[in-house]
Amino acid sequence: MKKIYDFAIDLTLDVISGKWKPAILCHLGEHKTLRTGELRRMLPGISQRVLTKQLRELEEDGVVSRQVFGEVPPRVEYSLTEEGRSLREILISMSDWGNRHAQRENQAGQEIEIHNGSKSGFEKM
Amino acid sequence: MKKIYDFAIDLTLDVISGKWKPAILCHLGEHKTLRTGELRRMLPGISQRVLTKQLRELEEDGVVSRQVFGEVPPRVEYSLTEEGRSLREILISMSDWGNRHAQRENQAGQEIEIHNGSKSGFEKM
DNA sequence: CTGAATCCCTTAGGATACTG
DNA sequence: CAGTATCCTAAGGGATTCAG
Repeated sequence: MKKIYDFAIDLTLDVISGKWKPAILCHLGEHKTLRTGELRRMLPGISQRVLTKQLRELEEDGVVSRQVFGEVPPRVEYSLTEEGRSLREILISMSDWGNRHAQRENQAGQEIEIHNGSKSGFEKM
Repeated sequence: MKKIYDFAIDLTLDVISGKWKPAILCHLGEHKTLRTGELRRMLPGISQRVLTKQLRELEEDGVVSRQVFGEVPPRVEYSLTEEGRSLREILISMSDWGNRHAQRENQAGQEIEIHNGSKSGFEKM
């Protein structure tokens, strides 16, 4: 089915929006390649179902690639595609903006807390 | 209530995610200031209710400011705050990435169409 | 170990009508 | 003109169980 957007921004947002997608992209950016279980352990609270769903969507959008090894027990590895790596700058600036914004809002009385599992993402690429 | 994020990216995403928010930010970026009705006409299909909701959230997040003129009939003007203007770079790179991504995906057989109501947003800032 | 199948619930967004 | 109040639905996530 044809997807239509009024703004290119909406397309980008579509790709990276998802409760765990930014985290997944950051982790994959830092570790090059990760198995399903490793990823799951890095995302406390995520369920198996949701994890695979988020990964499928990222794969569908061409930013993550999935490699299946025909072994027993099963072994599946995920990594960023070139397309996925090209998101780096955007994720970094979003991370920076978020940190600055949190500071300002907190000074203005808001209560925002950021754990920063990855300050700007992709450190070790 | 205290908001907690694992990644600063999620906070930024929280601020700009919303069906009409990117469009609103772009339009406000280009026109400096817009009345409710002008904005509504620039967003074909949006309902009054949703428009005010999106605007309230953007205001709540400190990226948009709302100015009420005590006139009859009512007159309300919206504009970006300094905080909102600081989103410019991010929105532009997201727009660029989206356009490039659409091209590549279309060459790969996908069907993505972008009208580009604003190619990179904020042209006239 | 990885993932599919169910079932459920919350919420963003839409349609519509009404008010100052 | 700008905004609120209701009502409704579609979809993203979550919990749990089963399967190769």
